[in-house]
Amino acid sequence: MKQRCTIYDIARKSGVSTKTVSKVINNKPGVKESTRQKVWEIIRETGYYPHHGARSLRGRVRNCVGVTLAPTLHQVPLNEDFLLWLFAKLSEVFSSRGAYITFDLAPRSTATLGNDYGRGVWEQVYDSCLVVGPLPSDDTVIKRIHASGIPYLALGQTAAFPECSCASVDFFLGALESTRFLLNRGHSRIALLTAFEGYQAGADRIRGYKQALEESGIPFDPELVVYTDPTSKTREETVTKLMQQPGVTALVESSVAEDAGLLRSAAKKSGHVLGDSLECLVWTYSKEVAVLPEAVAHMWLPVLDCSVEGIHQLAEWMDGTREGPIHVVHDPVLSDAPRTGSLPKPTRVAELLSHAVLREESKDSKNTGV
Amino acid sequence: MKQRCTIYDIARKSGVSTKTVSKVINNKPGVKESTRQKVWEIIRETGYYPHHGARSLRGRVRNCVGVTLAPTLHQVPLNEDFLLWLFAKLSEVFSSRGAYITFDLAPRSTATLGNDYGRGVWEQVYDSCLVVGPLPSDDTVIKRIHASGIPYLALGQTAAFPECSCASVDFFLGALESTRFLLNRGHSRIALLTAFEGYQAGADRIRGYKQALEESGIPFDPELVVYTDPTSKTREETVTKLMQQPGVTALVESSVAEDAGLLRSAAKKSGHVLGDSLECLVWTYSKEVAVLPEAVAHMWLPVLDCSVEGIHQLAEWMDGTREGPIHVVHDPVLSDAPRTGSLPKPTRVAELLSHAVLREESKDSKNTGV
DNA sequence: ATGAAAGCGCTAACAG
DNA sequence: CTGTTAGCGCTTTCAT
Repeated sequence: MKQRCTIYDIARKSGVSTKTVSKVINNKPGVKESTRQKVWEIIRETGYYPHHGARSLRGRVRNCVGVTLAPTLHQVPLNEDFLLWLFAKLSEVFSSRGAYITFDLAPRSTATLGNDYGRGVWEQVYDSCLVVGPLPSDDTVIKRIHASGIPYLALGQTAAFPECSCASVDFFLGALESTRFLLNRGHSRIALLTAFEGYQAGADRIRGYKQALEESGIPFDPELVVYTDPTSKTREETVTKLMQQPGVTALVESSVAEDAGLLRSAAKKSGHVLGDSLECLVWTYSKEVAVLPEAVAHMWLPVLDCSVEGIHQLAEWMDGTREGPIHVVHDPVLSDAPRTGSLPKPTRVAELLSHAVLREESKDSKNTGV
Repeated sequence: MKQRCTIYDIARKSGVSTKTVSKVINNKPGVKESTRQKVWEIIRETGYYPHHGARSLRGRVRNCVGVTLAPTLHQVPLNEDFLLWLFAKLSEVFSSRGAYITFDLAPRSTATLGNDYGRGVWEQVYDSCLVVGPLPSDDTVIKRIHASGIPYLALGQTAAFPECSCASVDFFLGALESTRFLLNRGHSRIALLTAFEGYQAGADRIRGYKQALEESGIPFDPELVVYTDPTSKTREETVTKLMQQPGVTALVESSVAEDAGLLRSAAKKSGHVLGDSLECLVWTYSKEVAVLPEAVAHMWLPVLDCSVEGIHQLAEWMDGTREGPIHVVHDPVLSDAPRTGSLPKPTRVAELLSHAVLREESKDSKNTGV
């Protein structure tokens, strides 16, 4: 392993000082053009590269975005299409400006030995940070990231900490409107199938559901609310049980599992007919798409739109073009006219990439199913 | 933004020297147990984290794997399933030991301003590196990475540099055996549909094809070899044209596009009947699966197996459990009994993680409505 | 078992 | 416009 070439070597070979070399590397003014050229030439010849760690030690460098997961992949599995989409999007926005993208998927704190998704911020591995996944209800890390002053964005709402920089759909409103819709259709025993137990995104749904009931003077029955993990093996059983609750005539499927087959199967087992003895309102990540055509309505969560907008703003915050924190909160959209059509098939990453690039004008994202 | 807490603060508060704190952090011997405990306590209280850059400046830290692409995503698009799979695998192997995974997807060299996928190695951003994608035929970067001495692995063969640490399928052998197989069936005008123009993986295929012809004393006809990009819009046209070459009775589909529909459509347009006037041998990434049931044989490229083996060895190399370089080269497997069955559908990332085996489900999308 | 001091490669003040 | 110098936070000799 050959000896590393440093800024001193470049300075010596160029016959200038290290400061001048530094200026050249960082494209800063105050260097004669001829000097600049000569230094670049030496750099090219030598194959010199500035040491990333040394740079980060002095000033803050702006070429590394961290991506960290509030829950671990095992706790709240990311939808694979979303992961691909995110990957393509990050690549488009950040890689194209030469930034490294660092994933911290199973962060383990040195100090606490627990799950500390802020690790990369404390260690100053990255100078900008994207927090993916729902935040735990009792989260404290995000506040410390906020306090650190680095550009960051949480993809998920943080009701507990409103100053937080986030891009998210308003799940509270989603549940509120979903429940109201079914109440207006005359239902009073409405089941709620939800997800993200222990996370704010889960709690928000229940708050919305409860508020809608309260408005109608209907008492809350905890038996009608059930959490379910998308990867759970006992999922069908759980849904069946929920549908079997006495007197239930409607269901809000807010777990966003987008699994029509399972709903049908559970309905059958629980003695219901979808759209008849049991009216469903199904949440979906895709626009204008019927996850379950028998459903009386669909609630579209524009998660991708929020994420895109947030990610672009994060990039601008990094660039200094804009100040933080970021607040992108979109309302979910209720469509009560059942539509036909299947979920969009994810396209190849390259297509996502070129599509995203070509898409500057039309914001329509038909190739990016969540 | 509050002032950063440094090792000095910890030393002062603990009433010890910085060296002692350093030893504690790095779990090195030479510290009294009671001292160790006290220092840990202060660290926990303070929320201290060692600065990543500062550490990398002195000794080499071993907690960051780089993933870099030899071609850019635009040049040679990664199969999305492979990307997901890789992500899950890296997460399983590296994240689980607390490592950061840094992607450099569009590396731009400071010095050359060209595509320099070794950037992260020169800048010492990561201390171990996975090079994904076929290497350009005229690649020089991999040799410099090799010379740098860091643990690395190229997922792809490097005929031009045999010492290179790599995990790959032998594409030369694949093409050789594929062509031999069709020659043995009496064909003499065999078309080759290939991919990765300008990359070693592409050149290897042609070498194998040529050698098989040579063995049979059949002259090479350049008109019978065509490169095609999986995302190309004119792909079908290209394939049709190839099939229309006069006298062609067989085709080796080694582009691994796994697109049966396109082959059928092109055959129709070119006036062929697959399996009759035109015998196909189709390359596939999946085992025991018929991409095209009409094909006379399939050639399975055990890319995933190689990658897994290589990645595990890379992890061991990082740990110091094993020395580099890594050499994992598997032979492709010819199966001439056409099988039924559709392409496997990728499962959710979380499942990939827990099972570490990904392909099980059938292609039928159970999520589609209607 | 611990402390003092040097220095990793770089950037930012401060001079010239 | 350019050079000198002093650290950034850490690890590592070399003393003690």
